[in-house]
Amino acid sequence: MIDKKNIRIKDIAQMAGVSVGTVDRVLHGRGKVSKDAQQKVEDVLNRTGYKPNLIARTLGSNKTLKITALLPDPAQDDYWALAEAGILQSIEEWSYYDVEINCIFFDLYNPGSFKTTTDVVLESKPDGILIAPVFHHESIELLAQLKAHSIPYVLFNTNIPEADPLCFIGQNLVHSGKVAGELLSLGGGTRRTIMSLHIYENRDNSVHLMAKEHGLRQYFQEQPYEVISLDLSTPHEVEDHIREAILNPDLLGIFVTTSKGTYIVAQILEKYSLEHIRLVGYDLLEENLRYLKKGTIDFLINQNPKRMAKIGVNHLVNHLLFQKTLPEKEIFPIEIITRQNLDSYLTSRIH
Amino acid sequence: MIDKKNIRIKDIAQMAGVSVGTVDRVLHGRGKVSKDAQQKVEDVLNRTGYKPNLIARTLGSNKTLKITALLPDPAQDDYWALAEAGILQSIEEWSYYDVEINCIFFDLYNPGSFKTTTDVVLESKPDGILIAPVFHHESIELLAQLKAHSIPYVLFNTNIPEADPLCFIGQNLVHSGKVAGELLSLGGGTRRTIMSLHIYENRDNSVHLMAKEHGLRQYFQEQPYEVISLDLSTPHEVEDHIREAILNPDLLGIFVTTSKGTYIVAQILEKYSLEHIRLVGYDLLEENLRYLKKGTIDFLINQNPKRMAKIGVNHLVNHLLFQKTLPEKEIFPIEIITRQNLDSYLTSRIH
DNA sequence: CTGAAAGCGCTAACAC
DNA sequence: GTGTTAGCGCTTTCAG
Repeated sequence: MIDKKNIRIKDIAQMAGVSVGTVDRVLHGRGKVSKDAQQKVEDVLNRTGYKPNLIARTLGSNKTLKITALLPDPAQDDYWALAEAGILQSIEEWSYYDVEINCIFFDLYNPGSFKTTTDVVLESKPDGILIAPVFHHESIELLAQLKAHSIPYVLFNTNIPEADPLCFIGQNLVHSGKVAGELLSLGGGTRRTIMSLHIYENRDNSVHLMAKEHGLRQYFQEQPYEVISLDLSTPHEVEDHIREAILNPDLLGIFVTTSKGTYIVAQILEKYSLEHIRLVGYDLLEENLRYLKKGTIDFLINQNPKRMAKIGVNHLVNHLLFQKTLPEKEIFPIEIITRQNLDSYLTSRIH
Repeated sequence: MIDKKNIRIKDIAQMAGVSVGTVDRVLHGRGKVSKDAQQKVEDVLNRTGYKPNLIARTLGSNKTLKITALLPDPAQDDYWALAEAGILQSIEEWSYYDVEINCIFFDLYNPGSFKTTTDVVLESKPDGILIAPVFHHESIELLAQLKAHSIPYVLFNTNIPEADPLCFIGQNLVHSGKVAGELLSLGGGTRRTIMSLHIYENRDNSVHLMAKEHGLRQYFQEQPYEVISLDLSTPHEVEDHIREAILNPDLLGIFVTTSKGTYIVAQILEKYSLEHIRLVGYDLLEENLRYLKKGTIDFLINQNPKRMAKIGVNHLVNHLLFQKTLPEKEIFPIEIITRQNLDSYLTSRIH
């Protein structure tokens, strides 16, 4: 290694004929600088293209960062277990830095529990927070509170249009619906009916299911396909409707808008030996993987909750600790998982 | 933010009844420590689970890291232009740290040029080096030299089994060949002939083309398909063979093992209006994207040279600057790109 | 073999 | 408004 020779605050102070204190003040806009000094320093800054040493800055400011992540209880749903795994991974990653990362879980089936956590969050006084705002209404309240306390937040998985996060991390759901359409119709054949199923979650409550469905329909627009959508909220309903639907010899495939719903439908297709019906769903849950390997599920679209969560806290740390600027949105690619490329996704550490 | 209260070197020095200097010596095994002191310090270290502050360590040691990347001239091939883009991105990313990243290019079509760069590399005395070892024989020589000078290296894109890198970054090519097979046969139909083309690069020289082909054949093993492989080394040859092959009404699809070859074949399919023949190739080159959008190319497998290169230098920096331990291999997932999910990959910043 | 002390580049408290 | 200075936690001389 060679000796460093980057330009330091000291250098620019000297060049501008002021002290390091003054330079620091203009660098951070902490006010209390004369127009004259301000000007001189800014000139030198621009002229030299000064870049602060982030390492030194972090050490000098001597803070420990508190970050909390707010998401549904991983024990209730494998999808959220994946998200938690991502957070655990980034806790590991930052363990050598002064950052403290905590998780708070709420009940996925009880919006009220989300409200309860608000107090817990606020009282822990985090420097930043990562939120999966699955309950629209309740989230808006929380975000308002955060704003009042000026606690910055990153949103992931679900977007809240009226929010003002440091960054939103997620997929474009309309696009993912389109991709589903493409996968369903791949390779042609003559059948022309598509079913779109919303399992155990009502479409009207969930903007995100609507978005996926919208994408699907958009894909089939101007194509001679018929798309039938159903909300199925009980196991019986699911089974009955599918049993009925398959009487239609024109049924090409089924699109399931939720990760959990995917294997529920797969179970039924398997039960009635309907492997010829194409099935497209979401995410690498254990159960889904089983059916993908067997061929009951043809394609999975990976929303990558693990990496979303991980990047969420990483972004927060990079911004709060190293003052990196974040993109307004971090939109994940729509990953297509098949029997053959599945392993490569499971094995890959970078995912 | 709250005040930090992590355990410091000073603390453990105090607890062990020695000075910080001694603690530092045992921490880094720089010798010159009595058995007694060594013991005491180690005890305290274990007892407290001390984790050094990496920020302070980096600042204190006051080194600037020199990293060089060695890859084919980006001007010669769009694939390598993507790799270069990844390196530029990480140069940007590390610009606030004391790391200096340089690129050295060699001639993709001239193994001799690779040897020439060896001297350039060595004389720049880098702390670590990222290499795309496309020429097997010449690479082995270079790696031996690096070993002699004890310069650590990360390999990407192409693996050299007999090498001993900090980390190898790449895809599993046999798997990617299998995925290609799956994509070619998706959706059935009755045609049963597959062509596997090696364009402008001889199979015998390129272990990696062989690996892809091997995967393809493995996929079709025990299935009633016929796989025909051809090495085509001139434009005329390419056109003639394809024109001939398509007389076969049983031809289902074509697999092209190189990124450049993909759009070359697409051009010809388009010329003869053979859009019904499925085409699977590699990588998001501009030209490939055009044909993917038009539907001439059906699927692209993304090897992600950009992210490979970027992660390559990031790994090097993390290891050399922050002493993070690297995985032996960083195997990338095999990404399937279609018309519908293409945009999401192009837009995504995290890719 | 060991300890003391200077210094890495930056922040922030404190005088003036 | 401005300059000075004491840290931040670690590395690295340099005496002893």
